[in-house]
Amino acid sequence: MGNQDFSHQVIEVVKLIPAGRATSYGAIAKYLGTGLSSRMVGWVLKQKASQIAQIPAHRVVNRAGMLTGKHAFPSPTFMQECLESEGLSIENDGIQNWSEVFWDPAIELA
DNA sequence: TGGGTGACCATAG
DNA sequence: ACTATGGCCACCC
Repeated sequence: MGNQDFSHQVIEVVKLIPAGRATSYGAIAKYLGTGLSSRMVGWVLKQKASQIAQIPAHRVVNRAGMLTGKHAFPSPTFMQECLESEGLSIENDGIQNWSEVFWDPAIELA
C-alpha cells in the first residue's frame, strides 16, 4: 500500500510547477528519490490526472520536452492548448525553448 | 506464477 | 545521428 505514498508525493510536486514552466517525469522521480522510477511518475499521472483535473498534469512532459502524454487528456490537443495559454510555444508536440522552460524541482524547489 | 505493457531514461554499438 | 537494450516497478491479465 505504499503506492498511495508516492502517488501523493508526485501530485504534490506537480501542483508546485509554476504556470509557464514545465518539468519531466525523470526530474520528479529524481527529486522524490525513493526508488521511484520515471515510469511510475507517468503511471501515476495517467491514473490520477485523468480522474482529478485539479492538478496541472499538462506541465509534465518527457526529458526532451515532448508532449508524450497528450493522449491521456480529454482531447489530443488539450495538453498543448493549456501550455500555449500559459505562454509556451509548442511545435510538432515539442516545447520550444525547452532548456529555459524546464523547471527542475531538485533545483528550483531545493 | 509469470509475462506483457507503459505519459521514461541512460547507455552502448 | 539512430536504433537496441536493460532497468525501473506497479498493474493487468
